[in-house]
Amino acid sequence: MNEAFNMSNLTRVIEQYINELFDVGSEESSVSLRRKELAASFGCVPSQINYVLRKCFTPERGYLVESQRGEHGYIRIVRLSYENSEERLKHVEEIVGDSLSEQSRKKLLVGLQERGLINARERLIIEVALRHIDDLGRSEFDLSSYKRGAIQADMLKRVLRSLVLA
Amino acid sequence: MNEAFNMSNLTRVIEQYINELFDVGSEESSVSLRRKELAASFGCVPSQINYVLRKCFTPERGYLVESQRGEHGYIRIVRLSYENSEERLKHVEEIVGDSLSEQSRKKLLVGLQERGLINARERLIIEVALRHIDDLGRSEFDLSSYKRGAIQADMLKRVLRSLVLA
DNA sequence: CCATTATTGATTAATACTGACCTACCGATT
DNA sequence: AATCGGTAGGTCAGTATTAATCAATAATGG
Repeated sequence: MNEAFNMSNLTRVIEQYINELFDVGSEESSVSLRRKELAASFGCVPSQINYVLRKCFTPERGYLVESQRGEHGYIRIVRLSYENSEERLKHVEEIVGDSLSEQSRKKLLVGLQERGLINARERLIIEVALRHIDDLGRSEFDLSSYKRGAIQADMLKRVLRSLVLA
Repeated sequence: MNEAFNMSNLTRVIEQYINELFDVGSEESSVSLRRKELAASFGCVPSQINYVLRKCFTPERGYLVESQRGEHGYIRIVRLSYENSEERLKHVEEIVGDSLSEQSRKKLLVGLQERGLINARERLIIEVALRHIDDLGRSEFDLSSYKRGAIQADMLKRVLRSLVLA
């Protein structure tokens, strides 16, 4: 596919434009926009910007979005991680697998911490979240052990993908 | 960092001015002001000060406001500190409440970060985890919006408790 | 041809102020 | 002591400005 000629996709154009606003090289950076102005400069309606944000700048991709309405309103996008390389991502997915047992969960998190991918506090957060899902799945929805593990695996993958894995 | 373009916001300017009045070092401190004088020095109407107080110096953010009318009137802003982490935890759990909407979730996490209880990365992890629970509850278990919010509130409280006590 | 994705426009909601009017407190005068 | 005027802060509703949401439609890709 030749990307260059396919410029009729507004969403991608806007996404790319925003991406270019970020500092290259800096770990954590943010950009601020005015929705109305941005929309005007692309000749589209303002809600198009929301669509782009919802689709492209999600926490799952390592972005946080804050906004303010009214006078001096703005939209701020914080980038916490770069897009991860496919290989790296695949690696993580392989490691996590389809379903986490209580044992493998612990081992995995310890391993992630040892490799410096997460720190102790982050591991704590993740562990508490996973355990909460597990508890809930058992006590409230009567899910099988495998199913609960699968849900946890999904969540863990989603969290890890959102973090910097490099 | 693209912080640049929006600093003509009166509310923020006043907020920042007041913040600078607090002692940097001391745990619990307070400042006193005259509404009229402050308003005059910023060239706005006095009720603007009330607006700033109502919006920025809330109990949610860890402040109490006292005042006195009449001659020798004043406004005093107290910045709360907590004896122990249990107290702080209780305060935060009250704020989280029983059920989170998408909006309140966002606001809450921003607030927690502002108050230094979590950092941006931790916020990202938590947001992804909460979103995952929300998605799952909707697409797989067909839960009501309130129920999904309640589950998220529970999880958030659990995570926060683990952080505070860590 | 169908399902998903993209785009639009109308409606709703939040925010930042302003200004008019209200309430509380003080202290002096009666 | 009761009253009254002056000096603060409080409240509320209105206005302007911005972003968010949502439902409908169009376009795209498989």
